[in-house]
Amino acid sequence: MVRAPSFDKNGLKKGAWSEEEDEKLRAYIQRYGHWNWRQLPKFAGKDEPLHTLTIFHLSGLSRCGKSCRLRWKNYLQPNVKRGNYSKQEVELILKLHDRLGTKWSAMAEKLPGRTDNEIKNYWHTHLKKRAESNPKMNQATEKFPETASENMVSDNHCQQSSVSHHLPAEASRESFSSSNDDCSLFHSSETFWEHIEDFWTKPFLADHTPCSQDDFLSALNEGEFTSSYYFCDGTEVFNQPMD
DNA sequence: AAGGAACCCAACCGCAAACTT
DNA sequence: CAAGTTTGCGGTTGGGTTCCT
Repeated sequence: MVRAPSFDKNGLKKGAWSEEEDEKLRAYIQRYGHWNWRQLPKFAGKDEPLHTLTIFHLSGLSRCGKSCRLRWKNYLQPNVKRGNYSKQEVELILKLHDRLGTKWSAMAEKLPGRTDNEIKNYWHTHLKKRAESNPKMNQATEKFPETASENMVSDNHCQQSSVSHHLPAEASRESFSSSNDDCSLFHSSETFWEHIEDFWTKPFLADHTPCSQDDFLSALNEGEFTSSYYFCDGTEVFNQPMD
């Protein structure tokens, strides 16, 4: 059902994800968020102390950022609903398709727990023929009260409200605001921002900290690190310039 | 039971928008 | 403001599974 694993010319893995890769990605994002999809694969799976950089390199994900993003969004993020579609969901998809066409992401916003990819697949495999063979079907769905979709939307707002209503400008990027990816990881805006503040003070992420592995390694070689660095759990990584 | 067709869905690709430098 | 980078979206594909003959 899934593509066979393979490697491209840059050594990046393609195809089906293994459980180990899923676990690395999940663990990394739940701890640090997805601050930069392109850089993330280099650090995912590198929870060991920083002085074991060789191991870091070996244990990072050999995936492109795009692939990581897709895997997280469509499969790993906690609020993804899987399995059969309810009649209500089907009716809503038909109705939204009638209104929005192939704006799958917009449709996904109205269906809590369903991803654009999943809705798109479901449309192509289950609903397309049905809709084509009966063009009036969608109109028939109009008989369903608006409350059906409104309820689903309000559910969605409920899930997101604790985060999205309190975002400062500097955190307006997708990784912390518009996406509901992280909502379920935090039970209130307070804990969310505690985590964010925590996040920005940790290795890899602070402005003065190199953001790519190459930068990081060269900075390390040049003894650029002179202050203490800690992991979220308070573990001190090192506090002396390294030789 | 075998094999071919159809189905299904995870994942890839290309492109454009958004953002950063 | 231009160029470069990153992200997100929609279309498409690969290949495993199920169904049919």
